[in-house]
Amino acid sequence: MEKKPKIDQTSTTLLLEYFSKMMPLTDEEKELVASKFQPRLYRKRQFILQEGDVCNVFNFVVSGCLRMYNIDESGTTHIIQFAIENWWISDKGSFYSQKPSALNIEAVEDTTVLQIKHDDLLDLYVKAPKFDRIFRVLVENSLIKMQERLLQNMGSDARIRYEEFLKQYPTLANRIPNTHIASFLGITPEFLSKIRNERVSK
Amino acid sequence: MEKKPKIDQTSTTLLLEYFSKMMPLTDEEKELVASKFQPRLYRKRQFILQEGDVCNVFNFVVSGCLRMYNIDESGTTHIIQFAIENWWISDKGSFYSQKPSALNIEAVEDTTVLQIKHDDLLDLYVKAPKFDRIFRVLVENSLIKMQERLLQNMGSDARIRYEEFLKQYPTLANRIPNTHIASFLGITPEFLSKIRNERVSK
DNA sequence: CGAAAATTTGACATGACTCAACTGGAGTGG
DNA sequence: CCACTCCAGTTGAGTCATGTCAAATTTTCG
Repeated sequence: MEKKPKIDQTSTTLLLEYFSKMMPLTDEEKELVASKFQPRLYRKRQFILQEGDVCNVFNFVVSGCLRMYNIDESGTTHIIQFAIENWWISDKGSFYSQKPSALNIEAVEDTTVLQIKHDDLLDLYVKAPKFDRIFRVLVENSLIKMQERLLQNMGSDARIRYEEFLKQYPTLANRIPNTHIASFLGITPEFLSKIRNERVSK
Repeated sequence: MEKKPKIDQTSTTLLLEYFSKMMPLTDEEKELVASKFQPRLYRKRQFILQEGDVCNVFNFVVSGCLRMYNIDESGTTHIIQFAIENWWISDKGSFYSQKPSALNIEAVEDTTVLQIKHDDLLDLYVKAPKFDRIFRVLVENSLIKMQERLLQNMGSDARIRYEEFLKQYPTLANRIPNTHIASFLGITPEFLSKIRNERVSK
């Protein structure tokens, strides 16, 4: 019999702090946030979103780790993004168009998220336009990161990309299987293994 | 003696239409936009932004074509984005942090842009919060495209990427040198030439 | 403990790069 | 308007980074 996972009902505090750092919130805004975001726990290997489904929620990771990926025609998995504590993850394309997603979001560890539904987010934007600004800034930052990633991928060979990954996500490397790192870097697990091997002997 | 380039003073109309399609504007907002965006013409090969400078303006392309790229340690050029009519281009990282950029933005053809300065954009956000929303949506769309691009780059080989490029930018392919297409696709011009050769004979 | 998942290793295949040489067209100055 | 340069594109030979496949080994976790 499985244990029923306990969800920390105070997790909203983390999100409120997160928002407040970006821009002070009034009490009403805080209540609005608290009322619209729902905590939810996913077990390792559980899916938050599956290919073919519409992405109905925005996820804010309270604890744990998620990966968002697609599977190409030849069956290879490509990880677009990891999300750990204090990161956002969702397929924005599917979310805003409300069309089926080509992406999967899956728990790499047991993970607690705060979720807001599509309609609730739109409503939040209307009731508190401040969130237009907050989310504008969030998305800008994601875009900047994504651009850097694209350049890394085009400009450096696999060894360097791996080194960069270790620098940028020092904590992650020990928490997740190398297979995932490989499919984030855009190489095969076998090749990553060979790279790691070289490193050790040096 | 060079001809003095003429700038279409009515180009703002295009931008106002563009905004209005996303979200209706009041007359005051329209005036605000008209007062803050300045038209400017760049000649082919002229730089809008150079590596090492701070990106001080947001650019909206009225006509022509720009490319944004970086040059990696080994001297190879990587094009992040083209911008043609009705597209936005700027190094958001540098723009918002006001730190020197690692990117270049250069005119591929004679190009007219509408520019808004950093402080003016912040002021616009304050005076008309509607633009927080408009730019949130714009950036979301850029992010979605950038994600697709990353996946393309990781998932498909050069031939397929080239076919996709032709589908996605049918007009561009005839307007710009193949060298640029190659450095957008992340391959060498020589290899692109070989791919194109194969296509013809089929 | 046992099954499933992750990692490693090696032989071989291949997509894409490098370099160098050549061609043709476009722009520029005399 | 010609001559010249420069830039873009092509071609080929050789090389290198990374992929494929299959098998053996190790780790993880129920």
